[in-house]
Amino acid sequence: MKKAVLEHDTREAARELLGYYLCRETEEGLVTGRIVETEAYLYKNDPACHASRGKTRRNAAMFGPAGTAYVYFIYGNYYCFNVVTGKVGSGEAVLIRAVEPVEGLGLMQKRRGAGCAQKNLASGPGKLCQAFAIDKSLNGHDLSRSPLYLMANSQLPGDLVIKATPRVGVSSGQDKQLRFIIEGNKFLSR
DNA sequence: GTTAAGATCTGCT
DNA sequence: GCAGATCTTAACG
Repeated sequence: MKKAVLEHDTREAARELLGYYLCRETEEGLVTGRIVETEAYLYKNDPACHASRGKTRRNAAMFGPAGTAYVYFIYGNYYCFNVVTGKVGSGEAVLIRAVEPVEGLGLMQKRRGAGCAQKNLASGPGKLCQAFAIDKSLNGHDLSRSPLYLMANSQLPGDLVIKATPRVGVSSGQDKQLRFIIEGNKFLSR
């Protein structure tokens, strides 16, 4: 994980993280996935960002050092997983919205429900957290270490097309192109 | 102490 | 395609 990229610019980081592997170790085994969809949340001029109204108990992890996890609970049922970016205290992060399942498909299926189609295992923020068993105990975790870490992928295909679109599910700041996807990938949330 | 809203998903039509 | 579930968090009194 190149920490310098994460610290430098949140938008750059969101694009850089596409294609990275997300790895999760538990007693049950290892699951990994390739990141195919991200969203940037900025501190400045971004009302959709949790940190836009200052530091609170929930978003404290967002103000930590780049490369740590920010996990929060939403809609009574689901977790969302972010990678903190920017310098300490900047309050920016990248939301991981979807991954392409790579290893541990059986374990993901067990967590998401037997018979769950592969393309539905982690194609959304809430689904991803279920498949990877991510909960608030990982809030603030250092993502360069076990049991949850990021890994650069040196074998990306050369014809990869990265596209920016408006963000999904936010009620404000929709004019901004801060969602990044691997175009044409089958495992996007939409 | 009380209330309204939310970076979503699933099931049913 | 659309409405409901569900509960934590934060703002307000």
